[in-house]
Amino acid sequence: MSTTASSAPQTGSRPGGRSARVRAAVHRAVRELVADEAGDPLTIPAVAARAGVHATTVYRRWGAVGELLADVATSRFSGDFVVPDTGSLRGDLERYASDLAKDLCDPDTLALVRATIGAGGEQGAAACRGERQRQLEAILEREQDRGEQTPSLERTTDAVLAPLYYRAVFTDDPLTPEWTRTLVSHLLPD
Amino acid sequence: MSTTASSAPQTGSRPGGRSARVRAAVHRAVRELVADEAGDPLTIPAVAARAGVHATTVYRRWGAVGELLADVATSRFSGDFVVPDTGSLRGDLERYASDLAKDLCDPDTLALVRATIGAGGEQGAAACRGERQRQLEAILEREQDRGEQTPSLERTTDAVLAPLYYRAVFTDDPLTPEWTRTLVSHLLPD
DNA sequence: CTACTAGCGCAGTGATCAGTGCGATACTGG
DNA sequence: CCAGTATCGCACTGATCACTGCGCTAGTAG
Repeated sequence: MSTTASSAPQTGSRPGGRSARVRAAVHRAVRELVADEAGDPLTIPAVAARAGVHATTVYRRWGAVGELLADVATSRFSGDFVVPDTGSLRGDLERYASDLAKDLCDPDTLALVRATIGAGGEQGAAACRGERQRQLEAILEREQDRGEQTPSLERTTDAVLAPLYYRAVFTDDPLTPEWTRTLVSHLLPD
Repeated sequence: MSTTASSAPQTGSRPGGRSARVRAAVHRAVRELVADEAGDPLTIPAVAARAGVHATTVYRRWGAVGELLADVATSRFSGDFVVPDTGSLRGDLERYASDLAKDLCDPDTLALVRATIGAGGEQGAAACRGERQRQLEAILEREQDRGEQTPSLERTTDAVLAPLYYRAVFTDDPLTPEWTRTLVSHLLPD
């Protein structure tokens, strides 16, 4: 930890290395195979073949399909999602809900969520909502730091997060922007 | 419809027959294996062996694991669930939510839901909510027939059904009776 | 530049799974 | 009681999967 890398050069996993390259290829293969929705339960050899990687590698690094899916879901739902900051709680929540809805609308993402829940069980399900819950908490806390009253995290989850996930995963109804805005309106009746 | 059987003797599937017996055994085997939560993706031979039935039979009647799970989920979420009728909408909804919460609390049922979603995709997810949506609709319609104003089905689903399913499937938080009642209270603020 | 470590590819094994004719058995109506 | 039919059990084959030593190559530190 001296010149180039800022932290954690302890292992051989540096961005750009071979390890990271394989990881990215495998992740992409999982997303593609899950999106293809053939019905078959996503086997390790299939993932390896699609990624241009030997099955041995996948077995060693991830072990089982459940952990692999949980890993993919975690990295999928962690990055590239900024906490909105519009200045008001209503604006933040509407933006947040809209972004989440747009995300869950994607059939590939939805298939990933379903597969992860099925194979990863408790751990997989947690990976799918993962960062989203903390982002919601951050929005509420920032509003509270402004000195404003906010609904509890539990109530906000029930009113916004839960309907979004439920409608996306359990039904085939579309997540329209009007409906998404309605969720926030019912939570903040002002 | 004369003495014993009431209806539908058209095919060989009569209650008590061999066909129904096999069906029940396979269904029970699926529920048990899914509940065991070993992580393995529930194969047909495993189900057949557990049910004391030959794998051929399962292959012929259901074909794939997804359809089998969907069938089990459908029959699991269809029967033995009466629409409550307490006289008031609030009472009906609280009773309905409480029953549903108690049902989703069962780890075996929860595992079945997760597995069905993972393997059955769109169809499997629909089987899991199946009858519940219609029961909710029935409650609302009855209240409307009494001449009372009710929230829309969509709004009720978002406020009651969605949080129940979301919390059960995606989190490990308990579905306590107090929290369940809170859902109805927020929908009917009166 | 050189030694070191970690990760990957290769080949192969035992086990399990999906799927298919065939005969036997249990229910059906006459 | 007797034919007819649908369903189930059995034995089997091809294919796939999970998993394991061994050698090689890419990155790392001195």
